[in-house]
Amino acid sequence: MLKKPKTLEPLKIVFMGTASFAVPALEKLIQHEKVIAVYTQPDRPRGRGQKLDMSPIKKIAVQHGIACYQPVTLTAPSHVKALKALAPDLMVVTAYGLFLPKDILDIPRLKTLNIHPSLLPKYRGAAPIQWAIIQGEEKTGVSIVYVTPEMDAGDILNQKNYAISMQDTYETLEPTLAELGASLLLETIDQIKKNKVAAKPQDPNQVTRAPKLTKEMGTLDWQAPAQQILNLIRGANPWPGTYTFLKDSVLKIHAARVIDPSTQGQPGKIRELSKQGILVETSQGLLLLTEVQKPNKKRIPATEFLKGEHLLPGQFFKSTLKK
RNA sequence: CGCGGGGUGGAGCAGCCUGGUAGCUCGUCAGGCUCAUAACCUGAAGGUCGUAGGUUCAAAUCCUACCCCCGCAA
Repeated sequence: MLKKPKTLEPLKIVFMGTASFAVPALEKLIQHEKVIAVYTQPDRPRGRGQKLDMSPIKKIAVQHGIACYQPVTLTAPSHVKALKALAPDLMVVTAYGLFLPKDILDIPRLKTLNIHPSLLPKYRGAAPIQWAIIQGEEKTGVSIVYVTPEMDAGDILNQKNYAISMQDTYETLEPTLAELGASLLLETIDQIKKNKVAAKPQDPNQVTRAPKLTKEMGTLDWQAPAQQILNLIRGANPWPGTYTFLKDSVLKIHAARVIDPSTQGQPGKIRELSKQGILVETSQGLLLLTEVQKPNKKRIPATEFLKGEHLLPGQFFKSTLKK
């Protein structure tokens, strides 16, 4: 555990977050600073049965006995007033999902920080982790920025790189970057306390966007190179997932790897069925599907799938349902 | 009352609609072939067809109730 000099008192912090990405940050803040209140999105129907359930952030707040507020929107004057009354030194917001008006942002003495899982100004928006993988980036990272009314556009206080490996998927990258971001946040807060921060504006020419993914994006295009298809599979996993069509049914692809990047084949053609999985031809390279899922079924290794399915080499995966 | 799928030897599935022999691919075991093998050949073991009841000469299959599992919903 890091030891703080006695002169640096814990800051009074208001934390705003909803998704699991925000969890490590909140936990670290509770450990090292004084979290006086938590804002998170209202309890929503979740899961099978659509039962009302709280966000992972609320669970932690409850567990630590921290006051938890769940407004539907923060634009109402009453919320501004309530937040002012808390008199926070600093606000931290990450993976919250609500717009923060300027009135709110101006409340804390030391302003409002955001942890964003990309190397800003690249990948501003809701799905930066996914897009970095989909675009085939070799590295991404986390940024600590000031929150401004324009989304993810504030000055950068700190950044940390992370090298994306071919094994990384959204599922593996998200918790990694969450941890990385939480550590960097603490470092940054430390620097703020010591008055040693130097915020740099973002270069407007470098801005790229990372909008929310949609279900339609999950359809695999076998005309694309194998590597590019794989990037989509990795980045869109587990949501929205990637789909392809076989005969008249849908097949979700969870995991794959590129076998021979140079072989040119007939896009979508099943070349070989083996103990490794399903080997598919693309316009450039061969893709070995290793984990799949039929509708209403759970995900299973491709080899298990083949035991029940009886595919033949020469059949085609399609990018649409029409015959 | 959110929508939907399913429980069949160890695994993944078919069979159910149109009741009447327990099927397929794989795994396991034994033997064979082979320099060798996750390959190939031969043979074998292994199933109260989720549970309880009902209909029937006869139920995996039709009816009723219950239990359990899973998928979609962001």
